[in-house]
Amino acid sequence: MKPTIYDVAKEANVSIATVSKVINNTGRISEKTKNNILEIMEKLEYQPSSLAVALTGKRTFTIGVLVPDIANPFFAEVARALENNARENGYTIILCSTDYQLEREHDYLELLLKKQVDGIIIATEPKDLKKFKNLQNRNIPFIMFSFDHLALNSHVVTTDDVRGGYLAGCYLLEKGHRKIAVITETQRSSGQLRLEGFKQALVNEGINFENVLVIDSKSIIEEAKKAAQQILELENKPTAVFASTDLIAVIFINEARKANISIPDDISIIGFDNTIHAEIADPGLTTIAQPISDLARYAIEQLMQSIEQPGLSSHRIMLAPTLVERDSVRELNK
Amino acid sequence: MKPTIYDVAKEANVSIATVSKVINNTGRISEKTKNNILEIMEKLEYQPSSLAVALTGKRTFTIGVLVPDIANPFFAEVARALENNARENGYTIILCSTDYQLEREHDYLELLLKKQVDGIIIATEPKDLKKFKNLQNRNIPFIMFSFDHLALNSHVVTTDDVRGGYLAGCYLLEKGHRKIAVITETQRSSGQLRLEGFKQALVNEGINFENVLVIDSKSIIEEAKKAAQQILELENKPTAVFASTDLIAVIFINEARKANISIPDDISIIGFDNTIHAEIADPGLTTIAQPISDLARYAIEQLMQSIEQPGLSSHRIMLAPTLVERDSVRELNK
DNA sequence: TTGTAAGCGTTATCAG
DNA sequence: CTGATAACGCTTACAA
Repeated sequence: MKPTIYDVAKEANVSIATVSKVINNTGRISEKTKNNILEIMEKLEYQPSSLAVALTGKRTFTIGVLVPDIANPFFAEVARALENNARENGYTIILCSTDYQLEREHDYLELLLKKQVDGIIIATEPKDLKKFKNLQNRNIPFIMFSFDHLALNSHVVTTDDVRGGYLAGCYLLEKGHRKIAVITETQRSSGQLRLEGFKQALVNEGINFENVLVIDSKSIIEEAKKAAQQILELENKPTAVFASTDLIAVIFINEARKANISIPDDISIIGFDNTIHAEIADPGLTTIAQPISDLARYAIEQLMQSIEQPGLSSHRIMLAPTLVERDSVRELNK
Repeated sequence: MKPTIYDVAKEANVSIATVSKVINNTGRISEKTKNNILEIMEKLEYQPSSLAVALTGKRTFTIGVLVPDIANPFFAEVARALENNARENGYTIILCSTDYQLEREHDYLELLLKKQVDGIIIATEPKDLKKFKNLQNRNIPFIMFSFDHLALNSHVVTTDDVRGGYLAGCYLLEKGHRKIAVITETQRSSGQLRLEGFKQALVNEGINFENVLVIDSKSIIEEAKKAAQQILELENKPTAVFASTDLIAVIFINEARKANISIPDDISIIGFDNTIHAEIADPGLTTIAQPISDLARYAIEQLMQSIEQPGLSSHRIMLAPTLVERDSVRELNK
């Protein structure tokens, strides 16, 4: 069986209290007994049980991470970044993929409470606010990651989606594009915000947004294909397309190629997220990069802080996305 | 504060023993008190602390999952599948990305022991066998996932990589290809095994494998590019290429396009893994599909079994991969 | 400097 | 059918 603190104590001919003290470096113990105990712990391969430790009122050093789908490259990278930062703080991550199902999200939240995680990172779209109120009541720290919600005054770390859309818009304008179409996830607030920012860029430039074709599509292969085809079949095609995710953009590129429409010569496209898809795409996809590792760093930092000092005032941190220029947008001016 | 079993007991005017019994449905309690207690638990939003439960010798209902990199689509899908199956069994997953570093793997393993996980799924290349011996001694169940190692007589659930390579080889032969090149990760055993199977297919057909160009490349963008270029610059190009991962294959497709070499008209290519890359690629990538969800199901099944009956004899389960035909291989015969 | 003992939230054994 | 109580492995006053 796994050795316990008693085994160590017995072997060292001291009380468990003494052992505990050397483990935690609390109280004063003579060098001699200390070294002896250390040795014996080594020999026995003793490791304190986190369970028991946690039960005495300390932390579990575990946090929950809620994502919609870990197989989505964006969330995979988010998870990796979060895990990295958590690890550096001695924390471990429980992965919870909700598969976009509210019920599963609910179940996981319950589970995490039962397991007494020290905090939760929520990277799913906030739908059912009750649950979050619940967390607040329970006094368990949580951070909304990459999704914001006005009704929530909790800690939020998010990309400035509006700004990202705006960036995309400005870039296309700068390259001389005026006839533009958009494919976006209107169901998701990020999709809406990105569209919003994009719109502002165009409107600022005096473009009548009424005439801009906006197509709704989820960020899944099937829907994105249809959306792309819809645009590609237009007799009067736009010169550029803004896609609210890289996946949508990449699918568009492929569909265009099938239709013998060259990117960026015939149509330009710009994406959003800067996932591996953008890098692999051919031509390389110009896109708006989410600052994932910064987001993750801030999120964990914030979480650690509110674990240590509960009831701290809540911040909203909004990080600016950046434009990553590759080869999918054509310069129209010359 | 979170209500405890004492709060419930007090409110219901019974002892904690009674409450415990209704929680676990053990022993006999009158319908009346039972319902009463149930109601009160509801009202108080009481939830037993998994920590305390675990401390009394039961399970933690947590398993550790070790992967090299969750941002790699293959492992992301593995993680999702594992998580799904675990969830169905009431288990929760601690995600551990080792980033291909042995040290991190080691640290995580220690951590998992401290946290008293009920079992571990190891989806990293087994390098340092000592650690696994350690797990065996500690008597903590673990499953090797998708990687095998002769020195280990532990539970193993893996894709039959040799067979996968063989399938790929047969397919290319069947399509009439004789002049073939391979790009594979020779560092990793899966890469070697896939190559091995592929080789056998060709050798069976009387092809002299000495003449087959085998290029080593990790499954990362930079290296894959170089490997692709190496082949594309040949004056005497092969008619088909076998890439040991989809990522390598997709990069090859892109490089070929840049070099104005048409796929599959000029060169055919077949991949391995059937990740999202294969689906998105243009042309769609014909590839060998790993049966990820079956692997995950078996792995969790096996793990659950050895959690319940420790010391069970160890199985090796090897699942056959299948060929997924898309459009990247040309029929040469007609 | 070291030890005793209470307490953390459960389960389980054994009486009543 | 219900209730005391020890036990799980550890931390932490408080004593010695």
